[in-house]
Amino acid sequence: MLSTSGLDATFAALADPTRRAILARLLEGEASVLELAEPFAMSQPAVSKHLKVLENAGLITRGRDAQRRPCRIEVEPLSQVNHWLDRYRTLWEAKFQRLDTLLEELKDEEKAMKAEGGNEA
Amino acid sequence: MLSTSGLDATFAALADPTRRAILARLLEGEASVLELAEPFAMSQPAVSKHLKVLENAGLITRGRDAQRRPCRIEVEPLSQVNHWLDRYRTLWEAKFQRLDTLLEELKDEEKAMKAEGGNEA
DNA sequence: CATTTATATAACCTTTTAGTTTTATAACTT
DNA sequence: AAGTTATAAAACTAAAAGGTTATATAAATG
Repeated sequence: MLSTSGLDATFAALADPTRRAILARLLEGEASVLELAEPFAMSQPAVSKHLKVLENAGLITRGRDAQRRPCRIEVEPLSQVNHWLDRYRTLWEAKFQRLDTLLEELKDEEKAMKAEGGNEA
Repeated sequence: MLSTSGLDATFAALADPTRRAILARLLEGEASVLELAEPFAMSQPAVSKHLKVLENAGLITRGRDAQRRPCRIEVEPLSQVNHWLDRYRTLWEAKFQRLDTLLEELKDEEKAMKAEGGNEA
């Protein structure tokens, strides 16, 4: 594991669909290991391992409720991903801007065409 | 590699610091493989492999300029990561909101303290 | 056409990842 | 104290990741 920057661990943890599904589930509230394991066609230890990966990345923390170890989502690493994305944000905003402009132009063209057609009929 | 959802490939690609550094470099404009390799203490084939991972994730595309294969950043996968984050965005916004409130309260307390001290002197 | 320059591919090695089954631990229940 | 429930740890396996060196390809240049 040995992750240099926290982002290494965070992105690696998020690269697995099982782990992303677990995070999505935790958005609805705390859940035990068995509850989290239920939707998946894999053994309980496998899920425990996924949870450890998420925990090591700081994406979840675990409490104690009798035998259960309820997991809860932690937001900090996700916030860091969001912050990392900032550098690139202008890129897709520019793209959407260009797309908007293009659509605007198409609409204008269509309008012009209709007007022309109407006159000629 | 074999990535189900595009996010699998994207997050996996972003999990490596070398690859994130390459993307950051490409933010300044197109670059050849050798130019991209230059800052790193690793062989040219190693960098070529990283580029292939980025390319497979759709994070870069490559053109042709004589022998050079200039790489350029592609924004779509990053935009998808941003979109994926939307689900979680409220979480850290709520956290920052709580922090703001707390700081506000602290400031008020401080003000009250000063006022009290002034009256008693 | 031989050489150089830029990049990709092949073959290999080591470490990590993601899963398995089996076993241990921890806490509650009877 | 014995049994049950929830979770973790151990030992193993197969595949993938990330690197290496050596070699091949593609395009320009002398």
